[in-house]
Amino acid sequence: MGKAPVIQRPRGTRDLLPPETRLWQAVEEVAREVFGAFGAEEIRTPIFEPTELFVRSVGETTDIVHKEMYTFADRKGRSLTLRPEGTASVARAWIENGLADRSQPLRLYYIGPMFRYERMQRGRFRQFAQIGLELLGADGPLADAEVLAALYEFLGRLGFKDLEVHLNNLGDPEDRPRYLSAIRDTLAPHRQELCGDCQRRLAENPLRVLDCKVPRCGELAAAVPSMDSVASQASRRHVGEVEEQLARLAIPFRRNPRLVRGLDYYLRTVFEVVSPQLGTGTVVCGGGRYDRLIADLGGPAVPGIGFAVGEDRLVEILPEGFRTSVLARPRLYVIPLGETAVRHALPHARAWVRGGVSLELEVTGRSLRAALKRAAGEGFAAAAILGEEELAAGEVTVRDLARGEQQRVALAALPEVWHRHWGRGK
RNA sequence: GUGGGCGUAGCUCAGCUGGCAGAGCGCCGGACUGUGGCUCCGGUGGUCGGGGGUUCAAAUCCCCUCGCUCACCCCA
Repeated sequence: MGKAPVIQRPRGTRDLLPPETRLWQAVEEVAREVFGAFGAEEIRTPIFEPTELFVRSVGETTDIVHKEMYTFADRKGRSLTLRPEGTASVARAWIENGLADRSQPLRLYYIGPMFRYERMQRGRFRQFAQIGLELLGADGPLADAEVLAALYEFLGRLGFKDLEVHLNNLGDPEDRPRYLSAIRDTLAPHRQELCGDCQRRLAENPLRVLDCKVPRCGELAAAVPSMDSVASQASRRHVGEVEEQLARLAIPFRRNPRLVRGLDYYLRTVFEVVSPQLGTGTVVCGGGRYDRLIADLGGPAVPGIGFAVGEDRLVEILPEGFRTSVLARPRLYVIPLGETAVRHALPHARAWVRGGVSLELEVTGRSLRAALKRAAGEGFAAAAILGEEELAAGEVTVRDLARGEQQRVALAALPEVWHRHWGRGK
């Protein structure tokens, strides 16, 4: 290290390095495929928005807006904020671009970084990526079920088996005051027994008492009537039908009456996906219905439902099968020996690449011994040895690095041989 | 925002009753002029997170600071 101090990345951010980036690419590829097959198309919105957007959509009293936003003034003094989540931007874009005038409904997905100023922790970062799916313009339970089916399909394609889907009915906005007072009425007599935070929450945001992790608070909260029992008939029927649809699809889920989400715009159906591998309360995916959001932002009354998957967390708990299928993708190491071979190696290599071979060319001029050592160490499936001898015969030696067997094949036949031995599905 | 743990080589760490900065792994090369994974040998690599103090002498003791990490909180 010299005199100059080493510049470090900002806290809560990270450098994703190969080969892990391959996992990210693969996960995103599956998302595009699955969501695309559900009729969704990608939307890309700005990474920063007017601060006002998040204050009005996510909610002024939420922790996100309260203390977790990256807010700054631009050169003209306008208050901007790095997006802490994606749905608000989708709603804004919907209004701004007049998407209500397109044929309804519209299914949109997005993939990209979000920002929240929080203390770092396992699976929690200040810059993190979300993969989100939204279905706008349909208010029935079938839409909810379809979105959940897309989510389930996505997670299934990644090989997940032990994830739990939790679901709840948050009722309609009109039910909210009635429910909040029910919580207060039930818990007020036991105020002293609640933890400090919950005593505060009881006054400011009673819903949050319900998912407190302090054991005693949980016991007391158990006495609170479920939201569902106070909720409107319509919302109960709605969520009930969603559950029926899920059951019909054999999608396992659990009704969790204490599931509350941290964003104010949700109503009726809300859900989370949690993994036993992550700490309690660390969700892999969260979502719900937000029929009033767009209207509240000054747009038309367009209902919507969607979810966001935490990509960082997803990659962290990626099933072994999917992980290895991505990381073990076979590659060929091309080793030219001698001046003539070095001169002719590149054209051959390019031709093989055009033939669909995934390869890397030895460009440092190491000895054959050293080159093979590297190829084996880096997990290459095979080595193509291109020496004077082979070249003179119009051939190349293909060595299977796992078996230790090799054969000479015609230069032009290499792609065909490659695909036969190491093609997909082998 | 609250509370704990930890900073020594690219990685995992040892060294901590102050006394020349080490090991294993990795990486590069050689033994083996065109055949890897084993073995052996060699090489590469650190102002011990940074600053200050005590001392003849500090990775080690003291103070400050920066960073990482885990839990709470909250969420993806």
